Amino acid sequence: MLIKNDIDIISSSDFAKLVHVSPEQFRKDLSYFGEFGKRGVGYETAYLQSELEKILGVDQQRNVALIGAGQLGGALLNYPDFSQNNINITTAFDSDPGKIGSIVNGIEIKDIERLKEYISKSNIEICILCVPAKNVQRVAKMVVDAGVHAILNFTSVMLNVPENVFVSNIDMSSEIERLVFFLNKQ
Amino acid sequence: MLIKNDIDIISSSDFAKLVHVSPEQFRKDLSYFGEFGKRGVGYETAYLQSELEKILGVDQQRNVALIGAGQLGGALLNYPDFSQNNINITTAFDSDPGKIGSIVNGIEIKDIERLKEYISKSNIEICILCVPAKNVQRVAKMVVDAGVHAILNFTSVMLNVPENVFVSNIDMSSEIERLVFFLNKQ
DNA sequence: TAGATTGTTAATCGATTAACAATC
DNA sequence: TAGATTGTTAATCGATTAACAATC
Repeated sequence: MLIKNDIDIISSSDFAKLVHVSPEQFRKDLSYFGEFGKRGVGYETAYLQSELEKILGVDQQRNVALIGAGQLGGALLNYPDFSQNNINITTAFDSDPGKIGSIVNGIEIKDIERLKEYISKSNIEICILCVPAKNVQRVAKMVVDAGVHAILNFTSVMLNVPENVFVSNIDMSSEIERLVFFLNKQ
Repeated sequence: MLIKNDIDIISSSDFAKLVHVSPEQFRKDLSYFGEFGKRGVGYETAYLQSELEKILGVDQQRNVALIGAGQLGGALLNYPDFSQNNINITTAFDSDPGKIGSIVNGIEIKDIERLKEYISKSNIEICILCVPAKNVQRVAKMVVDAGVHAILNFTSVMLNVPENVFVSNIDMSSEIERLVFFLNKQ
């Protein structure tokens, strides 16, 4: 965003304000990975961006599979933010025979029973789980068995996976309930 | 889930295992709100649920407005998890004249310019922002001006709002990038 | 050189965990 | 009564912040 607005240099203090953290936090976090600023000057935005991309490993395209091609899953297949961030949903799976074979947002829905086969041949590292809560643990196991080590879980169920498998949870209902709690407290 | 499985009593230790926290954490968190267990016995699941619902304030239906009826927004209008959790999306807004007036998942899309009018007459407390990042700060201001104090923000932009307005952020791309980072580190 | 701002050490703060008395 | 488990105090741990020397 800064680069787009032709801001070449920014201080930790100005940057921190934009992302709602303290300047110390911003500098300390960076310090775990190296030195990216110039004392007395600030941070060169283009350089900082490219270094951060390297740290995160988001400088290369990543192939992702979607499991569960319901309404939410279908929307994610076409989510512009993903494509803008080197996130490429290349395959989608479902267990519903009515969905298998159909095309959603340009992607053919495949049979989840053939997960392992597709995962191994298509260099997929990450799976997004948009399946009903009651199926998610079973699906997580299938995904792990297929050799995937990173899962984005959209259910409120905490997954049991081996400890070398990373899970990010997005629980949209909980986020709303968090807001309800704060509204209520006031 | 426990109630559905006819588990009437559960210890902090068993409960904690299910939600992937320590038993001490579970007990300490509850202790901020009161005493909900029986020493030597454990927690009665039905009682615990009803008490937790009271604490969170999720025991009553909440009206929510969706702003931005794109693909993701459209999917949220029909998200079963919301309806199962007393979360009721009653109105949806967009600024696109092509969308205004159309029906998405049974809900008529209204003109965002008429936000204030609808919010005030329909007891809406929470807004979900599914608009493009470049518009989100402006939309957040409109929402706040309409008297809403709770926002669920689906963009990666940190919103500037008065401090009596609560914001929850869901940044799906960041969650994937988090996974990429951990994969990369290994 | 003077002013600004980083990177980092040390101090503080808050959150998690250990331990145990209370009690079912 | 003995065993189990809570609720809570005290100890520990880790994260945030303050402060400042290094340096642009």
